[in-house]
This record gives sequence, C-alpha cells and structure tokens, in this order.
Amino acid sequence: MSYNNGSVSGLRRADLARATGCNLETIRYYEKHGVLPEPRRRANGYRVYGPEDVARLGFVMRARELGFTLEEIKGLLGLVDGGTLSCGEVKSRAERHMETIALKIADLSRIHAVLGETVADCHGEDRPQCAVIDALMPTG
Amino acid sequence: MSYNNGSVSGLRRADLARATGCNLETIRYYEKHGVLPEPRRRANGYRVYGPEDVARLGFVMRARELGFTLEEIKGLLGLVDGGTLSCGEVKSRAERHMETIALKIADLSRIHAVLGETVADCHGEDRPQCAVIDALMPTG
DNA sequence: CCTAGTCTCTGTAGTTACTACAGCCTCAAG
DNA sequence: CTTGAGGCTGTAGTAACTACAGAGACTAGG
Repeated sequence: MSYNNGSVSGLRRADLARATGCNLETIRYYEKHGVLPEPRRRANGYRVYGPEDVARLGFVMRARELGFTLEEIKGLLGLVDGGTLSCGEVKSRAERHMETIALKIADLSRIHAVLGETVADCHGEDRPQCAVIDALMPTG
Repeated sequence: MSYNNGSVSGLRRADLARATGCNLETIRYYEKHGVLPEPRRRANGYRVYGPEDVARLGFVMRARELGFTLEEIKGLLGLVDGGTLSCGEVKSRAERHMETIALKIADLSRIHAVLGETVADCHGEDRPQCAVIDALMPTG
C-alpha cells in the first residue's frame, strides 16, 4: 500500500502525525509558529523527521491538553532547546511554571474528589446540587 | 464614581466580570453559547446576576484553564444543572471525566517533578537535556 | 435642566490555535 | 504510463475568545 514508511531515511509528515496522533496540518502550523523546528528536506522537498520530533510533538500535544498556551509551551521548550538561557533564568522560569502546575493539580484534584463523591452518591435519585461547581470556587 | 454597584438588585455584567476576573465580553459569549444561562433583565434591558452566577462562571474559567473544552464543561455542568439526566448517566459521565482528570494530574505531576529536578540541578552550567520533554513522552 | 462620564446594549471584526480544502507535484505499483 | 496515495503550498473555515463601533441609560456636578 504505502510506498515508503520512512523507516530508512526518517519519518515523513504523515508518519509523524500517526506516531503522535497529531493532525497532519497542525504539524505544519507548529512549524510555522516556531513550536517545532524547520525540519530537513529531501531533494523532492518532503519534510524528514526523527524520533526527537516525535518526542517533542508528543510533549506539545500533552501540554496543550493540560491548558498551556503555545507561548507557555515555547517557554518550557526553551528550557531544553538552546544554550541561550542562563542558569538563573532557567531556574526562575522553571519555578514559575511549577507554581502554576501545582495550582492546576490542586484544582483537578478537587474536581476529581467531587466527581468521586457524585459517583458514590449515585445509587439514589438525589445528587448533591452544585457540588461540582463548588469544587472550583475561587475561595474553595 | 460608580452609580450602582449592584448590591441592592443584583450584579451587573461588569460586577460579575470583576468578581470572577472574567473578560466582560466573554460573559456575553458564554451566554450566547449556552455555558451561562440567559440572565434576568431589568426594565432597561441590563443583565442581572447573582452569586450563583459568580460560582458558575468561576468554575467555567478554571475548567478552561485546565484544558477542558466548552463542550466538556457543558457536560460537567449538566451533572448539576437540570434533572434531565438519569442517575446512571450522571454516574458514567462522572466516571469518564474522572479518568481524563486522573491522566491530566499524572501528566502535570511528571512535569512538576522534572521541573523540580531542573531547579535542583541548576547550580552548575549543565542541565539535563530534554528531561522536560521526556516527562511527557507517550510511553513515560 | 444640561452635560460629562461611565456604564449598558447590540452587532461585527480581529486574534489564537487549529483544521480542512483546493490545486498542483512526486513517487511506486500495476 | 496511468493511477492513486501521499507530499507541497496557500487560503479559508471553526472554536473560543477579545476588542471595537455606535447607540442608549443613568448618575453626579454645575
């Protein structure tokens, strides 16, 4: 069926898409917006990817699912990308990200707990009104 | 300065925005797209909100920050909104949401741990290449 | 009472992050 | 050497906001 799965000379765009579950066009979008580096090209102009691109794109997709913006993700990737950042900058950025991540974890844990209660309470007809919402109250 | 902070007859749109930190226009957007219910209106057409709207909008905003789509959020809100869902539906929906939330928590915990290591390692010039990315590897 | 300033309303247009499509090129198999 | 899957580009459409324009409502100050 397929005339080349890329195993010899690297992955093509569709291979990268399949390997990560990413949409084909999104790869091009990420390249254009500096999230993925511009890949090598074959003589015919086809993009060539390697396993490091699979890892990087997988990271980007998960981070997006976790609510990070592309700019935030570029910041995170900047921690590993070039040697352009000083050690102190890396440290302070990492610490800032750790704070926001800890908050996200706390919020998710609250929703998880309340949903657990909802499930547990769900043998009768009544269910706790607004408990899910209360889980994420600003003062909660 | 302000001619009415809404304390007597309920909150106006700007009050709700201030109370939640939400953008003024986003409130109208959520109303239009069924995330917030259509509010009561005063004789002059002004929208009137109550504390339950503050709670609901706060929930929506946090859930958005956590990477839930508006459709997913509407699903979560459906667990508390009407009596249109059967107990079994509420239970299975809640369980499905719990799974995705547990995955999000696991991912965030991995990033958090790796950033912690990055900070700890950050007294020298070297730093672990790609450790942040590896934290969210599909097989990680 | 009039005006200035602030708030509200509506609809529409712009932004971010995709996602899909159109039109053309490349390649391997039959 | 045609056919069909896959690649390339640019452009257009969608989701979730965000901002703006134009008009009306209201309150305080003169």
